[in-house]
Amino acid sequence: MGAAPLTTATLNQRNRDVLEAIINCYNRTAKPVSSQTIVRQYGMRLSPATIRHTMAQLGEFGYLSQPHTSAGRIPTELGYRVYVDNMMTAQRLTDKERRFIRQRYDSSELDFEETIEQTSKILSHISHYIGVALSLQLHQGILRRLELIPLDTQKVIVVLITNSGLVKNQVVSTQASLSNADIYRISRILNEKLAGLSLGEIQQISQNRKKLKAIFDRDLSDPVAILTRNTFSMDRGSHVYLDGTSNFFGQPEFLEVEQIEPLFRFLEQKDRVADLLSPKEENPEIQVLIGSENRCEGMEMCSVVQSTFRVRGDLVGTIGVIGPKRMEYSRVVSIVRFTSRVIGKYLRKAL
Amino acid sequence: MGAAPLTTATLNQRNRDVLEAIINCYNRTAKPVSSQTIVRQYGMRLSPATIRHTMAQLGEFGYLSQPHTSAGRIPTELGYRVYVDNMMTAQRLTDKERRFIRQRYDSSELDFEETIEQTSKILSHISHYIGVALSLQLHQGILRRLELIPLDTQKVIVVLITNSGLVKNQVVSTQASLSNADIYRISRILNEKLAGLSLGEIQQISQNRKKLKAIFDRDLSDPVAILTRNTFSMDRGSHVYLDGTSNFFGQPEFLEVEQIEPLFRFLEQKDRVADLLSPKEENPEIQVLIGSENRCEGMEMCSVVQSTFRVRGDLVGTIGVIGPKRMEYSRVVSIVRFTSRVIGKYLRKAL
DNA sequence: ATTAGCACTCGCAAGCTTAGAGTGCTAACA
DNA sequence: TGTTAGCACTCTAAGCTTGCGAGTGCTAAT
Repeated sequence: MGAAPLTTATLNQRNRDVLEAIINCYNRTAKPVSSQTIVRQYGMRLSPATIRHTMAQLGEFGYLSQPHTSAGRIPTELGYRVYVDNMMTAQRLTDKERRFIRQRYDSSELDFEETIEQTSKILSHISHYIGVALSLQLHQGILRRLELIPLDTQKVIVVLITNSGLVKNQVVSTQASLSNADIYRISRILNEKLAGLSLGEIQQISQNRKKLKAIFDRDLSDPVAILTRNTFSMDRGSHVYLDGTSNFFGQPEFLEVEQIEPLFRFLEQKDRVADLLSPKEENPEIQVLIGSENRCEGMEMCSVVQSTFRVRGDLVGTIGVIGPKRMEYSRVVSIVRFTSRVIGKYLRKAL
Repeated sequence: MGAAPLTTATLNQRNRDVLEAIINCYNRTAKPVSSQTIVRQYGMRLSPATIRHTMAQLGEFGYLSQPHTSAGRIPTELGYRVYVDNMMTAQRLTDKERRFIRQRYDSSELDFEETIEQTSKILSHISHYIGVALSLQLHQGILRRLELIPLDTQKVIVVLITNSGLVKNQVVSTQASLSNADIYRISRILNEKLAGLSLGEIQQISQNRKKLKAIFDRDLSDPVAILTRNTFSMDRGSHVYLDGTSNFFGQPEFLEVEQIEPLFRFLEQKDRVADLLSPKEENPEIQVLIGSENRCEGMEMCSVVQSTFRVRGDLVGTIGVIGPKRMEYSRVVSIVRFTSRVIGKYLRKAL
């Protein structure tokens, strides 16, 4: 036989029906599914023996596995993959759900970060899994304008405003004393020279003394260097929000501490979670990663459904849902897709 | 006998020794402590039978309990209380630990919120329990200055600077179109009238139309009303940071999901955690709450050691450590006390 | 006041048994 | 050729018994 074929072309209708039935059933019960159960629950007009035959085939393909020789079947990651890619039917959210989501955004005036945070809460509430949201590093943004507010003789507050409407402030020590006139002048020049560039580009410039001197007057290049370096050197501005982690306590496959511990250890490392959610090169708008497909220690038993979102074309973040591998993919995909559209619109309006 | 006397006056030296020994031992093993263990481990020149007698006394006082009739003893909450209040000896941090803490603050330029967040990480790392930190609501702060940055004709960024050096920005829709001159004028008047007041006071004023009209010129009172209401009405600015939650997975008393679940459910409700940490009236600088003394569902099996911290006299936050009831109180108290002093100094320097 | 001695309690792990759920295979059948 | 009844086999999970060891409380002797 050699390697089992991995396309669904080789699956006949019955194969597909049975696989789907097993996935459905396993999703609800988290227990191995027997041939009898399928016959009973899905009213197939076949005997358990026939189903067993089909199940054996699906097992050979690698779509099903058995916890032990005389047990029912559970879907493998490959099985889920096939289901998600080829068999899953999009599920429209109910009006009630749509209203719920919109209402949660409307109910209070939220700034950029708060909106992202709120999104993680919305996602966890509606999916009953873990809601995650990532606001992307400033690097990605384009500087629209920058304001300097003198705090005292040695300190300045820098307020950055990006094209997508994100506002961020930062207190910087200038080392040298600057008069208000100096600050006004610096501010004017900085805006002139830097507006329209991405924050990443600005960071590069600010670390290059030569370029700085070329762009700015001699006498200002020192304070400007300090100022920009401190403002743009940060790799901050990228935040991860999580909500609904305790939803996992109800899940039968996480009843033992040994199972839930690695997940929680992973989730506590915010930088790793950010990594997981960071948009990849291929960059499909919506992405489903199943079990070990997320190359993250602790996520082996989980799947992620994630989607990037944009404001005025700029990629500004990722939202997603983390659930057990046996999550309701079709429902969750719909939730994430819908929410990512709403948050985009909402941010555009709010900023 | 009636009600057992609750002061340590009634405890003789041996009582105290045995109680301390049991607490020490239980803290390490999380298992009921037997009379034999005490004799062996603490080299008392007494027989187990004698210790049993003492243990029975301590049991009558309510300081010890038994999981079942023929088991060793474990400390009750009351037992811990007596220990913490009267018997615990302050433990100086090692130089290495002190250096570790300072270094964590120095290693990167942190703004206000980031410093608070970093503190929760420091606390969890050094205590091996959960580190928590709360930055207090803006309400408590005194407005030093306020800047308005026009974003477009309908929107303004408000930048607040408090006496303690906290900077916060907020985008506000003004509803009416305002010229730059208008904005400049509003900004001057706002600073004149509001600087020096607490943000709480300003919030009250901004919700009272009469007061507003009395303070501001007729023609400006409308936009000012909208502006201030939107800026100060928020009960935001109060953030909770947690780190080290997965440290609890190692703890033997939390091996079962049933035990760890309520705690995690509690920790996920950030507003409740904020409540737990909010400074109380009595307001001792450092506070130890044991088990059910924190009136929080989910915290029954845990204790909190917390301390407020100040910048230039203003109360700006609380830090603390959440651990199992059998935590090393003396060590943790030292850690929290030291850290709260360091963070205060550090923030003063940094802002 | 201290302690040895002893009977008693209880938790816990090991081993055994049984019930039942589910499979794979085979032979018969449409 | 696809379907199915029948059956032997496998493995789990729950319940039961058993024995061991740890620990106590009490009593009587020191």
